[in-house]
Amino acid sequence: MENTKKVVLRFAPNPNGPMTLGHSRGVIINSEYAKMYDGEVILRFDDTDTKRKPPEIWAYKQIQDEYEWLTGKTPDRIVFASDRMPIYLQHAEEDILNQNAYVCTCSAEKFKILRDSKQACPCRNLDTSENHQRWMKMNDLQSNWEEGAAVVRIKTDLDLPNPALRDWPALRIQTTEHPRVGTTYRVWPLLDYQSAIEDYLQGVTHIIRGKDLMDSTRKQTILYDLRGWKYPETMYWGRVKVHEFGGFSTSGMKADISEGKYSGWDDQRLPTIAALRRRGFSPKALRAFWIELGLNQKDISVSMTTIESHNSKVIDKITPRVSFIGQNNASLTLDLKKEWNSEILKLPKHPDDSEMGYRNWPSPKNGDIIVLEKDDIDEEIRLKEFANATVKSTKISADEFERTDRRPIVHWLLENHTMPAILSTSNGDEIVENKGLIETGKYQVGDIFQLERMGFARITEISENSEIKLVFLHE
RNA sequence: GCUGGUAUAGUGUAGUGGUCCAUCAUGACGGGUUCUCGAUCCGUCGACCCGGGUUCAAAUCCCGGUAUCAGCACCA
Repeated sequence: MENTKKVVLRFAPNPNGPMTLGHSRGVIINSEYAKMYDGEVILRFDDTDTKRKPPEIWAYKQIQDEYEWLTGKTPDRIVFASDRMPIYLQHAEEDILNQNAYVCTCSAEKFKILRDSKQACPCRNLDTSENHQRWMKMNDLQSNWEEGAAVVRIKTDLDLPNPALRDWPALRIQTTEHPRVGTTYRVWPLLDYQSAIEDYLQGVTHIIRGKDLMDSTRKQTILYDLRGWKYPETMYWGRVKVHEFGGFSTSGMKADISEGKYSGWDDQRLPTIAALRRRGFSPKALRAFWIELGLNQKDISVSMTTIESHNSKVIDKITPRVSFIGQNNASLTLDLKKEWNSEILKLPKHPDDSEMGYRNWPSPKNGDIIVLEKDDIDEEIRLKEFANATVKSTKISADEFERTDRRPIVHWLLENHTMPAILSTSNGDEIVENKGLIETGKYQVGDIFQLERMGFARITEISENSEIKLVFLHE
């Protein structure tokens, strides 16, 4: 990054839904650069399309919340594009009056043909007052110009080698109601125009964006040149795919959710920040992940296991252990050959950190019911942190508390010290619910545990009959 | 089709002309430790897209090819 004197960055999502994992790259890269250069980050809501990407009023709030969760701080500034409409329209009028722009009434199809052959459309050469009249007509709420009837174009060199840049559209008519400002405005700027003007007004010094917006930079640079402004330094990142999810399409997910394919934006199968958060990912892990990927223009495809590995590093040493036995279990009657000389059985909350304390189970007694995973049952097993045991049909006899041999260690439960629990795991697009038992304890929604020999999970709900609902995080 | 971007181990990443028989992480495999299939420690495996050129010297610069991604929307 050059020119690092006073760095102003921005992250500009469309509030047509909450953040996806993809957005978190923008949040984290921008905020990390700001941290590095002691700069600021603007959170800007680019909510100027009411039709194809209708803004969701709740998403504004949620995005702010997710921004804070990801970075650990609030944005330095928040801008709503829809609040700034008068300013954009005023700039557009200036551009029309200065002949930087003109109002075009050609159809999109007709214009494309002309553009591809480097031909000027008839509207391009209209005089300024005619253009201004057309501009007024576009803005007139009573006008008979409907959506698509007219568009404001920025005048460029028609010989530009890249056809995408020739006389690019800057504003259009849009009559769909906006959730924040209703039908106050009829003419709305397109991203390339709105973003260009706003970046200048906010004093943005560096733009970090996906490389799919490279042509946007080129279009906006033309406008900046016309206005005698200096375009910010721009950097790009390449496309990211996650093996397990593919791309991150907000509109696609929105459709799937409304069809009932997913339970909501925080459905554990979705690559949204809400889902990751609900499952128990740490924002630190997400930051480490994106920082490791860095800022480059390569198109990459990463695996969730990379993020999970970062997450384990963050949470493993602070996450208490707990025993869970799934629905495929077996109950065995305990035959205790020796008495356990204590009122309680103390199990460490964390094997490597005694300061975390202990889980106190009632001391097992003769005739107690021991619950095990069926698959773990073998003739000779070790009940973890308790005793060597021998299984014969429905009886389990424990004769030695010390660990004396290498027999397999299994996790287990004392039936009289359990609570019902459901562990929800996703397997591809399928959700598998495992109805089992968890050891009795004081649980709260949001707690993250490592289920012994299974992996991490987070409590999402505790129902009235104290059934604990858990969602699986990762191994 | 036109325009532009990218190309280092399975996956990511460092490396901007010599110090690179190429860094680190993750992964896989093997082993130590541990009363978890967790954590931790040690070891092993594995890469500069292809072809030309410039240069005493190229992963690094240039050209061509190939692959791949993107833009060519009155979306963001």
